[in-house]
Amino acid sequence: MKPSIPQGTRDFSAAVLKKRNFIFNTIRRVFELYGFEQLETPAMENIETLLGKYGEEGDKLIFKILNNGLNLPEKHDTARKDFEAVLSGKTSKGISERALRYDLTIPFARYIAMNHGQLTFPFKRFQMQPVWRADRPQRGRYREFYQCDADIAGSNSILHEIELTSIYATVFHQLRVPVEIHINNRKILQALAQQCGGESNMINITIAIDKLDKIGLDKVKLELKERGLTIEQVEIIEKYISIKGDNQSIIGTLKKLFANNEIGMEGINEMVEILEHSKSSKIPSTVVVNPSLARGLNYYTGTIFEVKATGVEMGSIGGGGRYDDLTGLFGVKGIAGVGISFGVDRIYDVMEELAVFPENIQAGTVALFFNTGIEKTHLVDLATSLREDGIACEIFHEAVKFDKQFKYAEKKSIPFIVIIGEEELKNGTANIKELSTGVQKTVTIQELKKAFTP
RNA sequence: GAGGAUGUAGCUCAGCUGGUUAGAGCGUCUGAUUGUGGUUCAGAAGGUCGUGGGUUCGAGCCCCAUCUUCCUCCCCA
Repeated sequence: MKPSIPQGTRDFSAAVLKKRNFIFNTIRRVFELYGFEQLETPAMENIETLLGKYGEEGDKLIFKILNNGLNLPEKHDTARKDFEAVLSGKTSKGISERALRYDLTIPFARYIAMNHGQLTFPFKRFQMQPVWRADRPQRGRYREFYQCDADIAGSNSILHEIELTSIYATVFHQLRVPVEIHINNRKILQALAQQCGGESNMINITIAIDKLDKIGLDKVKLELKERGLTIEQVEIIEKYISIKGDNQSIIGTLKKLFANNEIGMEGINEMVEILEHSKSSKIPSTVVVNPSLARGLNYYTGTIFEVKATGVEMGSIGGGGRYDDLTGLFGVKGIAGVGISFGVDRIYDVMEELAVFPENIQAGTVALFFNTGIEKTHLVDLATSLREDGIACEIFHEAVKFDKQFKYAEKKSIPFIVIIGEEELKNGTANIKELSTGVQKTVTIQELKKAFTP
């Protein structure tokens, strides 16, 4: 058998992990600075927790786990019946009662719904775990990938939107990735739907206009017509998504369009507040008001976010928004939430393309002790003593010619090598050579540590 | 889920209308060089041509199926 891994999954080598961890650590540090606490949930959820939460297409993309024990003779009859249901496109608990998590927001909502009695609100949690989607893999699209989410549950305050915007700005500033943070507000889209035949058209409208950037105005109009909107309604939407200009002029136009619509004005005012704070913030950021931003997930009810890297062809590298009643799906009413998500795998690809990973994160072993054939104890003791001071070092495993030992150090990008032979042992000295410069110096064993602690 | 491209040595790729024993560069290993690497030189190892069928006297090349990776649609991080 030829070893392989499932389509759309990857192994991560040490070099890749160092860079990935740099991203994870940056995000984690910022989350913690804003008071978020970490949560982990199981890779699998009960299937009914996930089904029906991600729109019409979403259910198809959920990885289902086959139940165990279907082969038991006493279960054959029900298993056959259940499988018939699967063949006709339904899901059946008799065949599958668990599935891999599709995102981190729904498991979070499930957690809140289960534990709301014990939690202190507003509850701020962050979560960094893999999610799985049965999508067709492409560049920047995997079947297993990590999300890093920060959400606040149990508060309607716009303060959270302001802080989440600032988290996005801080993280991408620290990662040196230039981004645009696109914002919009579902309340404005709701108002738009009210003017176009009622809120029952909301989903049709959001799905279509969300594609504006990708397929262009004409195709969006076509799709709207196909989704059953009248020509008059499509005209209203065209007017809406054609709004152009800087943030201020867009806001101005929106205010005129929805002057008589209470919910619309509410959404606009929320956006204005977020914009004002980001403008006055010390953290540099580019926040863009984008009326055609809609996001496919239909549980959003207020502010919506999407982050795009500038200068790189890549889908969104982050997204999120406010949902007034997420836990309502799990029978707990009245808990509002708002959150954002970072797509680590895409951020990685973007950073690789922009070559913005810092040099020093590659650092591993600092010093390699050459094996000159002297009694091992001397080297083991020395290495232990260096490690006590936090200096990563290795001892070459066999006394072979230096050529090999040098090449090992080079391959692993170890900056220093230490040579202690019989002669040095007698004198209590060590030769330290810096490989990048070729400079070699002799120090006493006692001074060895200092050479690696600048 | 629909459509399209791709796969040859560890890596990047050649390989003619189907014709003897499948090539190069880089890397690896050995030696020049048994305590001083990166350069140079000499030599060697390394391939069920993604996998499984088929057509043919003969297949890396043609046909079918399947898997991988990539692209478009859909959707998204």
